[in-house]
Amino acid sequence: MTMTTGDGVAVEGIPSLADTSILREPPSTARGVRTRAALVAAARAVFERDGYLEARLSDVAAEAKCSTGSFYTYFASKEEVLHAVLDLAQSELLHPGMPRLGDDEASPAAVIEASNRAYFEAYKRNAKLMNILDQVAAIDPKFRELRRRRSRAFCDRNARSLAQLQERGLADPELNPHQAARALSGMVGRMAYYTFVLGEENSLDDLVRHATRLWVNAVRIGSAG
Amino acid sequence: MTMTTGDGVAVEGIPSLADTSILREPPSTARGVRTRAALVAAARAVFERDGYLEARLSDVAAEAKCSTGSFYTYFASKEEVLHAVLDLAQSELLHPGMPRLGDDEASPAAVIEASNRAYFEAYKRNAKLMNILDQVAAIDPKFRELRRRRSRAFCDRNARSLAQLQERGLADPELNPHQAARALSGMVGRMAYYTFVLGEENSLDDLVRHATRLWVNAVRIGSAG
Amino acid sequence: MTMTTGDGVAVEGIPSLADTSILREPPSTARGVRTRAALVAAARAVFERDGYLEARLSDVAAEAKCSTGSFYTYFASKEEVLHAVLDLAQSELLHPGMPRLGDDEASPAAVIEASNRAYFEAYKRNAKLMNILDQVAAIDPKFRELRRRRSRAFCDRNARSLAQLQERGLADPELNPHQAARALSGMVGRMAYYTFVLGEENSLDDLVRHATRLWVNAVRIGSAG
Amino acid sequence: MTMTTGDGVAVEGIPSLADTSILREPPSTARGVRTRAALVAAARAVFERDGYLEARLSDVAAEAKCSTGSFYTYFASKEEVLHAVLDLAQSELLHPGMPRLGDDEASPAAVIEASNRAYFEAYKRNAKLMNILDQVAAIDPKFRELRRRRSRAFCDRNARSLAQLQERGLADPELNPHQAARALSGMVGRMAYYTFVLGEENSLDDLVRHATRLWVNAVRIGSAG
DNA sequence: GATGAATGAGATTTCATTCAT
DNA sequence: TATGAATGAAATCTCATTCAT
Repeated sequence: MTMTTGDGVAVEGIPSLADTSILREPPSTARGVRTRAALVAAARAVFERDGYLEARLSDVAAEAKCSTGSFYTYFASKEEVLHAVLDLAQSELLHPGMPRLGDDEASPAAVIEASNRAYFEAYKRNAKLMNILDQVAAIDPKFRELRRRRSRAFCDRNARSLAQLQERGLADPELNPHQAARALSGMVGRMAYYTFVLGEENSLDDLVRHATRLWVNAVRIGSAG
Repeated sequence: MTMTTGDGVAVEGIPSLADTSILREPPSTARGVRTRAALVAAARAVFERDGYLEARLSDVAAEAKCSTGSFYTYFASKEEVLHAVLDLAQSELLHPGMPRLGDDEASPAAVIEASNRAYFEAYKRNAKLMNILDQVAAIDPKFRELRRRRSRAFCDRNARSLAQLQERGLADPELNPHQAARALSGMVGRMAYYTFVLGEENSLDDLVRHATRLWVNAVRIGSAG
Repeated sequence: MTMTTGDGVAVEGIPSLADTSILREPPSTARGVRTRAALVAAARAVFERDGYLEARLSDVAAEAKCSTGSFYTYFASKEEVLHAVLDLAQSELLHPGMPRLGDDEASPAAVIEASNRAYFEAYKRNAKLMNILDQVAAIDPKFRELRRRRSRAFCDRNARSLAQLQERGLADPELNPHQAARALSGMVGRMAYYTFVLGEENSLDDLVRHATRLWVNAVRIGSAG
Repeated sequence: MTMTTGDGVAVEGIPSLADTSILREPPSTARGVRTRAALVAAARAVFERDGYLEARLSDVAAEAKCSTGSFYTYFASKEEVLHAVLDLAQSELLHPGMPRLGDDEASPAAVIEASNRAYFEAYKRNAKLMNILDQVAAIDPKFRELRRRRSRAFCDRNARSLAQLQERGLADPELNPHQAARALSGMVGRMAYYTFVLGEENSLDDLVRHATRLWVNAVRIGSAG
């Protein structure tokens, strides 16, 4: 059993964010690869420092130690470099290790806990970027939709797990699995937001413990009867 | 018992949003009052139509059928009208009626349900404005802080209710009341967001039913033992 | 003998500055007189505080405790109220007492000294207003011309005095009386400016002593031969 | 012996006016250098034509045949171009040649005369710009201070010359060298102002002759005893 | 590929002046 | 007269994007 959470960081097997169309060709020379990478890293840094809206492309270029003209060799717009930043962040997030527990090896609660922990850790590492994502999602429906698609993938998986538990009489049968999955993912996402973006002080362990217990309680795992 | 939810609409007894000191003096003539009101209404309409960032002050003035100069008679900036818009919306939201159940008249679950219903209804009526609030909260720490202060008021109340239930052995004693209250408020807020901002289709009744059931389950009301 | 100096404060018998045309009629009621006076005083205060250019008419009205509308009952423009301010200041300056020495009662040097002292004292009392006058003179040719006309009156008088001295063999015959008078008036005006506007520290006595000695030396009073 | 005069044109060895720190970087290409130079020239022309306050940046850009955007590539504000204009004018003024007479080659009077002539000639060539400088000095304390610093350099030099003459018994010992130097510089500056800004008609020769004679007389050069 | 100068549309803001009450 | 709201023209400044070298 796998159960994932939240707004859609810490993913696996999710298609690239940048479905969006007409990308510049990938650079063909080693120098080009380096410049592009420098620009993506610079963009992330500048976005996190100044916010997406405030960030000036000229600052991104300066941070990457190249000219503004060069920026357009690799990206068609600010939006596009943000896509690249998010893509890169995503691939970084994959490695740290989503729990890969076999379905029968672990109790549902243990899976949920591991999942939540992974999520919070990833969120913590990328809190500023998550805030950037919030910014663009709040502004641009394209990014809102993108985020929604990504969340859906998790929620579907979680919903399936929940449905299985219900079938086995191990979870509250009154709940619509999709509704519940979405609601609880939202809950965990919000907990992370309060802590790592708004800066409320919670220990990671406490966060994980509460997220897990509330989740387990909410779907009545084990006490479904 | 009272239990409120979410990101901070549907409030009562909450201080005005507009802490921002140096406000223009309120108009002293009836005509002035009318113009100001027209500008606030126009600002809300334009913000909701175009988004906060895209909204041009000249459009707000045009919508209010007055000159851009008149705008500055009443507001110093776009930010300041937004404060006025939020203040007005808040006072509208107060009336629809937060449940005022006497502590012993209703079961905890019934209170939570009424609370959630009121919240969702208010959110639905103000969905576009909530999205505007998201936009500015994502961008401007001042508004982020403002929203946080407002949420805190609810969460504190909910946390107190929960603590009382725990003391009477009617709720999961393992939960920190504040953590739980915040998490569950976040959950309900997210459910509203998914439905009314992102546009996922859920009936209001279903929304209320799930929010309530998940909440009740999560804190183990009634089955705490 | 009379000898006056400078850029044109401390005058006597000089026609009003406000030759400029279409003035509003003087107020006919006692209340009107009071309001007008309040506005003139307020204008001077605001001009001195904020500078002529920065001064807002709304601030002037506020300072005078009346509405902006009322301002236009008495003055057609900012420029016009400045004229009124200057007129009033001039009439104040007349009283403090320009030296009225009979031509033969005092030595030329004594007259010059008294004259210089009166000038510096007047300048000191009105330093901020003098700066305002500088501002508008630098900007508006009308005020430049006005100031020039006023200076000319002094210079002519001084030039006549000088010519008389020359005729009596008591001053440098090489000097053109007008050139010399203008130059020396300018010198004294500049000394006042350095001290009271730029803020260089000089005692009034020292200022008077130097102005007088330089002037007397320059035209070779007494040592003309 | 060197003796210089006035409000601070015609200088040598004076530090650049543009102390104002955060300047845009100088252009790195020839094209950039050309554009910047065109803008400075255009600014001077427009300032002189319309006055500093009336001058619109868009006119400056138009005059330089570039877009307003380009203006901001090189200057952050109107104030900053003005600094550039003044800097450039200053460097032009340096070359025409301040008299460089060896101390013993010329009589004090001859040095003063050459000095005055150079000053008047420079002033005449730059009369309109001097008026601009008056405008900003009257308005903006920063420029007032800047001008004062520049004048001080001359005055100090003149004061030193005068002190030497006094020591050698060749000038009026009653005068404070600094007071006298400042006063006489002011006198010459004013003579130039009357003539070249206000437009009073004086021949250059007459101007030089009077300035020199009044100065020489005033400090009693030669007849100090 | 890289550079960096050039572009220019357009929103915000100010405030002297007018005008309806 | 007094009031104070309404007006609106106009100028600054920004920065993503293009383009000539």
